[in-house]
Amino acid sequence: MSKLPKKSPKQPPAEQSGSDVPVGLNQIPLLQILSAQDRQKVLGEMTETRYGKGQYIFREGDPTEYFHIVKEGSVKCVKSSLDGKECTLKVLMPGDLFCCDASAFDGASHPGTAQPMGDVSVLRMKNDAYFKMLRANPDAAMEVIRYLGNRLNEAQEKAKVLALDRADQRLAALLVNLAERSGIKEPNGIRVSVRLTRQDMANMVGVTTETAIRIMARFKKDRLVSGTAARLVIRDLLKLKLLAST
Amino acid sequence: MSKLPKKSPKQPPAEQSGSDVPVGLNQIPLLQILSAQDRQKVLGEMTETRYGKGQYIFREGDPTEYFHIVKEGSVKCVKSSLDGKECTLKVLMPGDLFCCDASAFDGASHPGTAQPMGDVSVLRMKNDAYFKMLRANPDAAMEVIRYLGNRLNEAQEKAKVLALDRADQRLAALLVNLAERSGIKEPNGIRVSVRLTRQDMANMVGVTTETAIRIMARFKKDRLVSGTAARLVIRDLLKLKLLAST
DNA sequence: AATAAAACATGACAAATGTAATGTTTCCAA
DNA sequence: TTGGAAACATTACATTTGTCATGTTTTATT
Repeated sequence: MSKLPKKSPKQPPAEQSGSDVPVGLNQIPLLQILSAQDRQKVLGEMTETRYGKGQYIFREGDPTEYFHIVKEGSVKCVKSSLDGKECTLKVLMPGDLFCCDASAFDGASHPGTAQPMGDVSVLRMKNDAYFKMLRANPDAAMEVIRYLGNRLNEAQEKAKVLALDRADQRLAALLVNLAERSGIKEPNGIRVSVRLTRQDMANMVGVTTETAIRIMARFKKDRLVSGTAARLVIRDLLKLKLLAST
Repeated sequence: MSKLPKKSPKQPPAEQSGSDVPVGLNQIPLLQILSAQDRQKVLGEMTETRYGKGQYIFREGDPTEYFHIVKEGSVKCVKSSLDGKECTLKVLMPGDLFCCDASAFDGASHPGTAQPMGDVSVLRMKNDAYFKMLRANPDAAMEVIRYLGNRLNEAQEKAKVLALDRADQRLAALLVNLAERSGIKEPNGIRVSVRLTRQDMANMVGVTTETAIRIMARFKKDRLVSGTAARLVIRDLLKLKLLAST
């Protein structure tokens, strides 16, 4: 969910820092791999930050100083073209790493913007501490290699879909993906737990908002989906899958 | 060049295996990083193979057993959709690594096809030897992380371009890229040293062959390029750059 | 509850790109 | 050198998607 557990209007200081293990950290494979001792050390070097609507974690072009991990909530990676059009490359979920990549080397700058979708909590760590940790832990380095490899395959698959498929197929593929990655079973379908407007979807599949709206209207008519934004439900995953690959 | 140095019709056994260092190996960053000793060991575990027109290095869906490095020539990475359309994701050049990624883990299969563009020479090494090498050499592991990170950024940039730009802009961007990555200065422009048909270009930017032909015809009329396939020349890099980002 | 802002929706029209059919040129191998 | 394949080319037309304009509904905020 993009909403964190209810709490009084002003947020209390971030949880953690008690003597017991902070909630949520066991969803982070990279940390699980480390020995208890190394993990403690790494956690000591990491800072937790919360972000809300309208904020940025970093922006395209900013210098890259930190390595990041999503702890709670969802984060979107966005790139924009000179004429203001935007495209969302990836929705990061808890456990996802970002800036674990080349943009973190030799004083480069961020190739895209990272912004929270709803309230999120992010762990971060200085680049040099991160590299030091990787050099000292072959297992962690291998995990990062595997993770980056997966991201690369994913990105290439995305490029393929953008290059070869029609707008409705791309949108169907997106919905299938969301259902599988963040879906919650409900009596009448699978609810997507990330708040996603038609505009968001449009940015994710490279079409205009109007086109996304029209296609979603068709999907709704055909009883493949229902609801909007905060309450989007996938009603016929199979048919969507079929459509995505037709 | 995609043509290797002239030789008699039947190819003689691959060069190397003399006592002196094989030609071309100093173009491979990953090997340069290793100590002379480790490099020798790694080279001992690698096999050199040559491929020619019409062959495949591996195909989409094949099990991944080897890690690869391009030594000479160019290799293209291709994915295809169910209905036979193809898209070329990346042209690998000497020094480029492939299957250094997630597809190499836990008995996965290749997410795409690798095929030679003209004659190429490829080094390869069993996956487990590769992983062992990475674990033993933090510098090599860091180099692979940096390399994968670059590939990831590149792939995301490609997705962005596919999502937001028009066909002519994408084609212009491709030509600029080729000129910069494999261009050879000539009196009247920059010759692209990889043989590239209109069909190849179409596959790289996600359009039909006819569209690629039409756009290239326009570019030719406007004196931005000249020639075809084996003799493609970029005549006005600046204007192409401008077009790509307009 | 009132109000403003964001999201959703729809229609008319324009532009970009694909499809199909067909012909010419270039390249390569017998 | 020559015949056949691949590459290049062009036309007419169909389809997809974008653009613009406008209006309604939903959501969030005071």
